Order: sequence, then C-alpha cells, then structure tokens
Amino acid sequence: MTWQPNRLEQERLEKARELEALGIELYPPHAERTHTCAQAIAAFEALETSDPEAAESIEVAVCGRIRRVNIKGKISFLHIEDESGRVQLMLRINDMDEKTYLLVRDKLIDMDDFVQAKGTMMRTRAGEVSVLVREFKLLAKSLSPLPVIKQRRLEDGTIVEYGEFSDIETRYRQRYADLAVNHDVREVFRKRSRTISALRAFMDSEGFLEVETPILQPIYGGAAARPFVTHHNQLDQDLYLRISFELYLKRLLVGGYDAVYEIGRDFRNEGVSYKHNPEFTQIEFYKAYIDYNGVMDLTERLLRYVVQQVTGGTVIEYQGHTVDFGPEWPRIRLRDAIRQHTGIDYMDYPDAASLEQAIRDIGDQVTPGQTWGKLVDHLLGKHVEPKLIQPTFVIDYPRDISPFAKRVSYDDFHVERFEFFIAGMEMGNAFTELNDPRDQEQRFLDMQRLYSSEDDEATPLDEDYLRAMRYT
RNA sequence: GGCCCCGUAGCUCAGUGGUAGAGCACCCGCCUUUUAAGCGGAGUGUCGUAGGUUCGAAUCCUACCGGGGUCACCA
Repeated sequence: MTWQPNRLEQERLEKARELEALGIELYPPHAERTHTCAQAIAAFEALETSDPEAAESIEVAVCGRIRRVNIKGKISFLHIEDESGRVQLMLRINDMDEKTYLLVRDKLIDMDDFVQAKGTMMRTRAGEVSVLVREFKLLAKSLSPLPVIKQRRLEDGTIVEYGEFSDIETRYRQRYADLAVNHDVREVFRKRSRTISALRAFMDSEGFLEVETPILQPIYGGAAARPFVTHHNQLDQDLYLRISFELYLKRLLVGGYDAVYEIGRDFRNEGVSYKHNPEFTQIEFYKAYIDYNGVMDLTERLLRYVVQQVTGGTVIEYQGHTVDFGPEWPRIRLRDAIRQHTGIDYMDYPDAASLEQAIRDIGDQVTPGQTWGKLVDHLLGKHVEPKLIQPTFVIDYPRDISPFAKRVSYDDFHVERFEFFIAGMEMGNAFTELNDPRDQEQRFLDMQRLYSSEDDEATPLDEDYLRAMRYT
C-alpha cells in the first residue's frame, strides 16, 4: 500500500516544502542536549529557593517532541516531551531570532515535531517551571499527526484525558502511536524489562546457567501443541518452530550441568486470545536432584523476588484483583480442589462416561466423547482456576493427564506434578521429571498414536532425545 | 472453523428511509506569562468495499474485506 496522504498530512507536506524553501533542514543530523526534560526541571527546583538568581541562570539544551502548543501572538508556550517527561518552553519574540519565532507562530512548526531548545530556566507567572527559549531548532518534521489527547491535571493530581486514542485495533497495529500517546503503555514495557532482568538475576544467583537452545527444530516436542512449520532451503528440509524448551534443556542435564534455564519465545500454532499469543515468552528451568517440592520452593521465592524488584513490594493489582506474593502459597491437591469447588470426587468416576454424567449433573455442558483426562481438565479450568486469585499451587495430577511425571508415594494413580495459578490464570507447570528412557519411549509412542488418531500432524519419534536419556 | 457484534471527519462518537452531524484536532484572523488558554471565522467526508431493494440508502437485504468478543483447541 502506497501512502495516500490525508488532508492533515497534505498540509504538513506543504509546510515541509515551505520550510525547505526557507533553507531549514527538516531532519538535521545533529542535536544538542544537556538535560532531559525532567533533569532541567529538577535542576531549577533544586536551586530555586536557596539561590533564585543562580536558578534562573541555569543554561539548558533540551530536546523532545512537541505535545502541546499554545500560541498567543508574540509569546508562545510549547510543551515538549522526552522519555523522562515534559517541560514547557516559553518563546518570546523579543528573546529570540524573530524569523525563528514566526515559524512557530505561523505554525510551520507543528504539534508532534521534534525540536531542540536552548535557554535558561524560569518559573512562569502561572507557576510552571519552563525553559525561556533563546535558540530554537527543528530536529524532525512530523508528517502524520498523532492522535490528539488533551490532558488536564485535577487538583488531586489525577490526569483526565479528553479525546482518548482508544481503538484497540489501531492501538495494537500502531504500537508506536499508542506508546507515543498513551503514557501508561510505556510503563508496561518498562515493567516487562525489569521483570526479565529480575528473573535472570534470581536464577543466576541460584546457580543456574543461562542457555539458549534451538528454536528451529527438526522434531518438535515437550508439550502438546501444534507447531509452526518452516523450511530450510539449502537443506531442503522442513523445520518446526519450537513449542517448548524442555527436551533440549534436559539434554543439557545429561551433559552434566546441574541447573539450567532459558528465557525465550515459544511458538504455538493455536488459538489467539488475551491469554494466548502464538509467540510467547516463558522461562523454563531444570535442576538435578530436586523433586517438585524443591521446584515449588524455588518458584515461590522466584516470583516473590521478581515482584519485589519490579514493584518494590509484594502486592500487585491486576484485572481488578489484588494479589499478594508475600505469604506462603497454599499447596492443594487437584483432587481436593475439584472436590471442594464442585463436589465431584473424580475417583468415584473411573471412566469418561460416568464422569461426564457427573459433570452434566452439576449443570455443565460438555462436548460428548471427551477423554477422562479432558473432563478432569474441564473441572479444573471451569471451577477451580477462576477462583485461585492469590498464588496457589495445585498438586498431584492424575497420571492420565500428566504423562511425563513420576508417581506420588501414596497411590498408584497420581503423579508428582503441580501447576500454579494467579489471578485466575494458570501461570506455570512442573513435575518431578520422568527419566526412565524405556518409559519415555512408551510415552512418545502413545502420544504419536494420540495425535495421528486426532488427525493432526504426527509427532515424529525423537530418537536423539531417547538416546540422551539412555545415557542417564 | 461455528455463533454474536462493530466499521461514519485526524481522534472520540451521535445519526434506524428524506440536504452528512458534535466536541477536540486541522485551516484563517486577533492576542507578550498560557496550560482542556480565550475570542471571531470556516465542516475539511469513498458513511469499510461491491452489488441489490426503493422515487430516495449511512440507515433495509446479500456477498466480501478488516477488526473485536465468544465457543472449540491450548499456556
């Protein structure tokens, strides 16, 4: 699609031509900056009471995007914004080159343009710390206006926005515009960055080795999910984008590392929703000589640490929920959790048909013919998961739905697996890993049969992985 | 993939068969301490696209395109 300038954009193109005709560079190569917007204000305020004269002689050069324009004839006020925040520029025709001032007054300089201003700090009569501008320079001409949001700060400090940019489609397709306009969105990415840093710091301090394993894989595995398929031209071979890191990380334990982790993307060719992204970031870690109790301890400390690093406390607000990572997380058995929330003890219903009937009896609709394991999953997902707001481990799953975990000690039916839930969503999954290569092979074969029977892509048997397991 | 909903100005939206509207933005004019500045002037549009019904369609019908929700699947 070629660009079809709308009326506003045509106006800006015309202004760009006028500026060029005046010999003004639209996108000059160099900028000067001595202070961020926030630093300029802070520098002034630090001296303002103790030495007002010194404060008003602070020379600054600030750069940013014009976010507010108020032209009053021979004096104009602009707000510019950089990552640190905003600062007001006060431009008076008497204080600067007149021709430059007229560029602003005659609106050849627009909202959204990037500019540089040099001058001294001051506080206006209305009380706003500002740059009294002596030199003013265009750094980049904006040809497409950003969506306009007007803000008003109420007396209690809350900011009311008028004319918000709220269309979800446009916001996601033009993330840059959303970020430029909606302040809180920037904080999301900052928090994400701090989260990843904290994850890494914690795992490193626990003696884990960070690794990267293949994303392009000849054979995918480690989870029940459909993959993306791609093709290597020179090898003339189809490759899969990984659906988990598991099998490669476990190979590294065979290789002799006691503890490894990876933070990265997984790709699953399945449904999309606010909970499910075709490419998502996760952390997986493996540690030798601990069982699922050890992993739960570690998980709990990890999350508590990350929340503290990112927020400074242990409490977060999410989707209307207040979640506290401070207290010890409850660990409840899946069977008890389902019994508690539905009254159904799945041990009373050994086959799919009877369990399905029991589920219908409590008023749920389920598609007929599902496996017993899927029905248990239904009970968990529909009745237990949404109620687990505070961090909670659900432990000891039926072997049927957890093929890669070792048996519990107390019966033959359950395995040492946990998932944990926060704010009504599943956030993680782990188990005491099966490492009997003979067992493992049988599981692969079972899975192969399951997938081909569901008419999906057959999962090829990962012989290399089995060889690795036999070395253990 | 099934079902439901949405698409009107740059942004947010109103308009359910009879001349396309509002606020802000944009444009023109005035204004040397403003801050949702103010005052005066001007409505800037492929009503998602293509057909159909009708004297007449933003409005009703069909298909398509784009998007959202939900179910199925999954984390």
